[in-house]
Amino acid sequence: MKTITMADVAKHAGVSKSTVSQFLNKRYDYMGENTKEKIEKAIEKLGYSPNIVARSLKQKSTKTIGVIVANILHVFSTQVIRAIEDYCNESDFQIIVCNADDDPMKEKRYIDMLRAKQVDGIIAFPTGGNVDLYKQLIDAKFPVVFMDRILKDVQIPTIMTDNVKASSLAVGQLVESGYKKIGMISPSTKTSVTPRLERIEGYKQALEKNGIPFNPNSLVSDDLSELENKIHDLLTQASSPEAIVASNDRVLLKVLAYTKKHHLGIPEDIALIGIDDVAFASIYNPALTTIAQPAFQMGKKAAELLLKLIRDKSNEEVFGIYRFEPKLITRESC
Amino acid sequence: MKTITMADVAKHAGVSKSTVSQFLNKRYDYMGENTKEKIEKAIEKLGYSPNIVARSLKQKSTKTIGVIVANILHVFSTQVIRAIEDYCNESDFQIIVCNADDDPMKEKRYIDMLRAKQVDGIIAFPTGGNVDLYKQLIDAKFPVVFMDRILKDVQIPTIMTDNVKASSLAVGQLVESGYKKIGMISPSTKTSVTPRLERIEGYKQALEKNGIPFNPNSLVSDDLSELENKIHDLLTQASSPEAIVASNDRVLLKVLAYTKKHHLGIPEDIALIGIDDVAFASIYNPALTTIAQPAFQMGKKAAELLLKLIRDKSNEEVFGIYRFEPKLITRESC
DNA sequence: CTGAAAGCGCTTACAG
DNA sequence: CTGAAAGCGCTTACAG
Repeated sequence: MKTITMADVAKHAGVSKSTVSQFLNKRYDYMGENTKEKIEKAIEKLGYSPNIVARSLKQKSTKTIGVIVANILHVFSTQVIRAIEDYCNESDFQIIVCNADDDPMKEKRYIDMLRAKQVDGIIAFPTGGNVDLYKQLIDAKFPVVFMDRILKDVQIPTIMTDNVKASSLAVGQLVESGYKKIGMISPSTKTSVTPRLERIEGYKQALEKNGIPFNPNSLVSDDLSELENKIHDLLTQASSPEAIVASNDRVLLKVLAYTKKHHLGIPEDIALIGIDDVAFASIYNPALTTIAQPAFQMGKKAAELLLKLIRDKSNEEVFGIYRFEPKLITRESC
Repeated sequence: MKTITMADVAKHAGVSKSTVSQFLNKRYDYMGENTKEKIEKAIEKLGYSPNIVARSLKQKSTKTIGVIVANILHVFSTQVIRAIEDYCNESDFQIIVCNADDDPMKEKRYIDMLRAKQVDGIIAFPTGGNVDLYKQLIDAKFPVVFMDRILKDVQIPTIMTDNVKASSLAVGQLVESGYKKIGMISPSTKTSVTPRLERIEGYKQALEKNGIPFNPNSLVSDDLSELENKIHDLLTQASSPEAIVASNDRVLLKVLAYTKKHHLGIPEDIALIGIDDVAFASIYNPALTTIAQPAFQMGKKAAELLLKLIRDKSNEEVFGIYRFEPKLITRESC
């Protein structure tokens, strides 16, 4: 089972390796028709396919990028990955997928490994725990694009949903439906994941803009496992909200588990709007009004920026925060 | 921004490249303490990290595997990928993810590319359109494991849900709840995707086993886009089913869209059970009884088998079809 | 228009 | 215990 190399093709075609290489790289400028044909036939005959590892070593480009997400099981990440893969595919790039699980150690290991494997660039949902490492990457002019998390003081282009807008759309819709007592439920902000912070901030701003005073008792934010109790407290307190913004898909699930368990009618007992357009939104009873993030556009943009950086590492003007507009999808839950 | 190579480390430490290489590969057997320290310090000082591409070229192993799914957006695929990634991570392997979209051309391109990139093996949800290619891979003793699709005449280890059992659990549960007129809704079988076929087969067998004659009018199978009409026909015909088995998550969504649109009560008007334990099953109104596939175990097994094959290519006894037991999760929809 | 030669950054069998 | 040398399979500047 000897593997066929370029040398074999060259010998078979009666030319040199250089010429075969030129042929493969389509530098036909000065190549005789006759030579081309001989090489073509030899390749065909031997079933030759070039070893990209060898090429990569020489060319210092692997046509591979790393994608580090928190968890591929999150729908948003999956959509982003799919968009990245599609875009890369067109440019003959491939992606190595890594789950950092919001663990900076794991993230660091992956980054080191990806660099050792000579990937041409990385798209990451950064944990926030490796600022120094990312700074080193910048210094080394290594192409990186961030997704969904802003790291202060790190000059890396970042793709974000306009989260303030997302909350403002949600609150706006609720206000329009006549609700004044509006609560928000968010995952824990202990780890300062940007979207959570921004959505809370956007919620506060939107209340104010609508002339509703912010009531700290109407905002709950905790680990998912604590949420059931917190939701209970929220909804059974003296002046409890009539309407709720679920800050993402996972808290929406918690809220729905709660309303189901306690036989709360939506929207009669409690109106509801969720950020993230979950797959079951339109078939739920009642159908759920949601705010959709343009995950595919965002993934595509990330890939676009990264490939641009890979082609031209000194492309300074690429830096910045790219905001994408979320979209309100009105259904029946508020 | 010159990159640091082994030669730099060697010079800095005052030893030869060979010695540095030995050090990196932890072949300390005969290495002087003093030498070790010098090398360690040089690596530290220079911030050296080995180029795995170069190593791969020499060692003919990239510690990378390809994973070809139909579509990473499918929940089952995502779970399988996650399990594979976790397992690979422990062995310092990484995965390149590809979406073949059930397109044999795309699948072929990916396989060629992955091989050119010298991945050590491939886990694929095969389209079925590249039997010859897969046979070539077998001949070349290239490690491959299949997931979720059986290809006749191709001797490649294959990980499968026991789909006949899945249907039998579904039908059994329905019978136990007192239903006799049991329909099944499946995606199109035009492309002979194994699980669809097996689930239909299992449905027929289970009916028989329960003494219920199979009625061809109770089985619909078509493209998702046609399903709404087909469901309508199914449920409005003379002797329409009282209970339905949704053959996977995507048809379940179609069925729920239909019942919602037509205000059909579940289970009063129509009882329902779905294969695939969708994320919203427990919070739906009513909570949905489902059959769960052990996706994570299956992904793990696939990775396990593939790495075994990679380590020992002549490992013949690995071939076979590995069946995993689905699980009934009883809730409120039937 | 084509080929010989050097080199990408490692590993490894062998010599000493 | 350590080093010189060959080689993995390509690409590319240069010579002719």
